[in-house]
Amino acid sequence: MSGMLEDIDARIAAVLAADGRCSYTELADKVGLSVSAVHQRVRRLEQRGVIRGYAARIDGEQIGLPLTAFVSLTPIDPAEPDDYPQRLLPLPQIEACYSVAGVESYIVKVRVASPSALEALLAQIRATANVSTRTTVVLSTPFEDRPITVGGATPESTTRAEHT
Amino acid sequence: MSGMLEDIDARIAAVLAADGRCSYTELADKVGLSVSAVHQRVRRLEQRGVIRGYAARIDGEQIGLPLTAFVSLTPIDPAEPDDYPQRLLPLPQIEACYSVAGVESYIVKVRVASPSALEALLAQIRATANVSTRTTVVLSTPFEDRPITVGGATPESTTRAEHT
DNA sequence: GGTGAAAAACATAGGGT
DNA sequence: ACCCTATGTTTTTCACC
Repeated sequence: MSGMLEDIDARIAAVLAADGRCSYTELADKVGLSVSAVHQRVRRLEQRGVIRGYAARIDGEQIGLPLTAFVSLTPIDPAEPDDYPQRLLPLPQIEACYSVAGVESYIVKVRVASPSALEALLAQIRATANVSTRTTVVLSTPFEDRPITVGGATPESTTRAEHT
Repeated sequence: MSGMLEDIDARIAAVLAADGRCSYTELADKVGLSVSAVHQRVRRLEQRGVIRGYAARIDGEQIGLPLTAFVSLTPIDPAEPDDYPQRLLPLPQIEACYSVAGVESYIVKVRVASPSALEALLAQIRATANVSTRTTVVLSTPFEDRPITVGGATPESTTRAEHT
């Protein structure tokens, strides 16, 4: 296989998924390589697009965006070109856009300040994308953005042995 | 108001949401404060829980988890205590869990290696949580995890002026 | 809150195995 | 591919405003 991920790369990815600001020193310690070897691998992972970037996880409730919702989109005119994601991209309240199998075509995840802001956003979505919408309001988020687990590689699998 | 976010903290959060590995030096430059002032503010944001942590964004397709789905959960026994999130927590394939308003009670987002892995996971979810499930398979993800925009504060709003 | 400077830790590049 | 060493940067703490 060509695109498969080596075990050690999987562990690096798992560690960084759990702690994006982990230092190369600590990372090296955790996966059992030297700092430079780890650094090299991380750069390759970034280059290959396995690591797409780094982000701080922000608590939406504390920054004035307490209302999250999932909005399912159904095209009104089936003859239209399918460029919905592009049309939705300019709306910054839309955090994610998924093309899905099912009665509806897309699901987007949105974050807004209030019910009236959601109302306004839905109107914008319908207008800019020419779709009908079905909205599911999130009441609470027990957990979110959990670090990936790839092939049994959890962040705390290995600790480097001393080599003195 | 007590919990409201200052403008400069909002900008810090926005920058770190867009680039979680941004150095304090660069951050200080972008928001127009000294390195130590920014560092102090970031620590306070972390402490207050505004910044919940940092994560590398991993491309699921490249690490052997190409299949994403949203699974809606409906409790079978309405008399049961509502501890579904706790019961789902041990399943690492579940990346997020939302309590929602609507016909169903929860929506969880899952990542798996294959259709058969999805089938197995759904069986596990039904068994451990005593729910019925409705699954929407993600065909593609035009965009995801876009950095937050809080009160007009985008990462590239301000650059520090030289003070020589 | 904010600043600036010093010490410690870290990132990064080069050369060797 | 990996390790080690050397250099420049960044983080972190601290005394002061």
